Amino acid sequence: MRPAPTILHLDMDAFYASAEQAAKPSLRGKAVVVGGLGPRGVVATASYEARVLGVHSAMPTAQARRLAPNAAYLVPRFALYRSVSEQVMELLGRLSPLVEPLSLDEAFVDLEAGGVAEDSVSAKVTGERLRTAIREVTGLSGSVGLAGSKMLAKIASEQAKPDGLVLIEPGTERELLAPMSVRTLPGVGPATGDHLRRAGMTTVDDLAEAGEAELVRLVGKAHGHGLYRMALGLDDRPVVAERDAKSVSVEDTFDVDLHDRVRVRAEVERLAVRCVERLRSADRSGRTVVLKVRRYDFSTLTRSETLRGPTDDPTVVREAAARLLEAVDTTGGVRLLGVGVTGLADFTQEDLFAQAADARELAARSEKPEEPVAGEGEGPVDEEPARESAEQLAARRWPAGHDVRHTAHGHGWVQGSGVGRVTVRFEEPGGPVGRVVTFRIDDPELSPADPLPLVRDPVDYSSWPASLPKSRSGPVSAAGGESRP
DNA sequence: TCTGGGGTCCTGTCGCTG
DNA sequence: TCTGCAGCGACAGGACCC
Repeated sequence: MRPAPTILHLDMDAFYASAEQAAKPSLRGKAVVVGGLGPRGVVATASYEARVLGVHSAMPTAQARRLAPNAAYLVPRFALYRSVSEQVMELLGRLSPLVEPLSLDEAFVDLEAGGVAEDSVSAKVTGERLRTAIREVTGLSGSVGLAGSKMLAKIASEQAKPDGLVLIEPGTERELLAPMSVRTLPGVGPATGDHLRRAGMTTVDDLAEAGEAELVRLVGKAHGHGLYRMALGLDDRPVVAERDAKSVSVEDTFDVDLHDRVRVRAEVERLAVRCVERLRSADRSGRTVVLKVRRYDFSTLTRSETLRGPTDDPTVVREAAARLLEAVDTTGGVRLLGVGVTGLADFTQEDLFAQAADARELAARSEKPEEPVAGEGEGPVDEEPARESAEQLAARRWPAGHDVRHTAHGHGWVQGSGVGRVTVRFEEPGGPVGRVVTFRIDDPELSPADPLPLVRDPVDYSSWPASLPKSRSGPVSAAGGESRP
């Protein structure tokens, strides 16, 4: 066990929804739901105002609409979230060379490697300064957990939410964990949780009492061993800065189940080409092609084929995926298709004929729109792709929540679209609530725009933390326990 | 009620090989 | 030559995470 709480876990609060609220002044303090808006969409993130109404991540959007009919429903804008995430990761990188991003909104930082935490007091000062820096640079809040291990730092940040900091003093771990639910531990999801509950174990203390042999018997060797150690508060996994991806995959859920075998085959080929595009943009190649099929009844199966060597050839991947599909019964309907490549290797030069053929292949085959669209009828093409309603056309052209610019009214965002009209609210991050104007969807003065920065005039953090920037907020105090504004 | 998309890791089974 | 066995890679499925 580490002598000082030198692992920091940062978790941005309701990240996507908060970014949208910061970008759109009229949504501040309102219920905001970001996710898939089609008939089979699910919630990616709900603002805290929406959570009060019972909306949460992974909930079907249709259910969220019943719970929160007046919330703003927006499709995710990953370009915006990625740019904010880069700002946050840049700040973390200033604290330590060892930063392990887990997703766009979460990361571990090894403060010891950065020499910014000798003890609990200095760790807490660093954590609070980081929170201030994040708020000033991005306009968003993040919660910080500090502890001697990754597991405990993550549990601490969960307790700190929203907009707080919690430090778990080394030596207090077991006592703190004992009464907690087994579901608190990373790796214990619904299935394992149920399994343990049936065996009479509901708290972390129950796991510690049961002993390693019993846990291994119940959930298997690797999981049982890990679970027992975690129940004792032991976790020596290091913070790992660089992680190579091990697989690349793309998948689509269809608004309406596919029944036509020809159509299924065409979709598989299209996904294979998209997958190779992603593979190539990462300068990788792969050896095993995986086909994923989710049927009408939600049963999911995978079929894979390992090639003689790694490839990034779209023809090879497409043909392998097509072969795999031949072995799958799709009568009854297909809800989702996916194509992936694993067994990744660094890009290897293949023969020039193949390269030239590939270029033609990619150009010819990948013509599907990438951006999700808002409103009804959204999502991957359904059974009749040729017939697109005016609603669908409007939604695809003007996705809900996306930025636009009007030659006379300036910058705004799409509030909704349909029946040949698009409604735009003209406002900017940090500004006052804007007014709403409706246009024809083909208004020549209206065009899509890039997101604006969430903070117009950010404090300069280029020499942080060596010297503190001229901050808009007051000095940071190291005193006290958990802080929660 | 009706369940996304992108991943990682683990386990059990099966066939091949030495 | 036959048999048993261990080790290993491929494959399929499941659980989990954000």
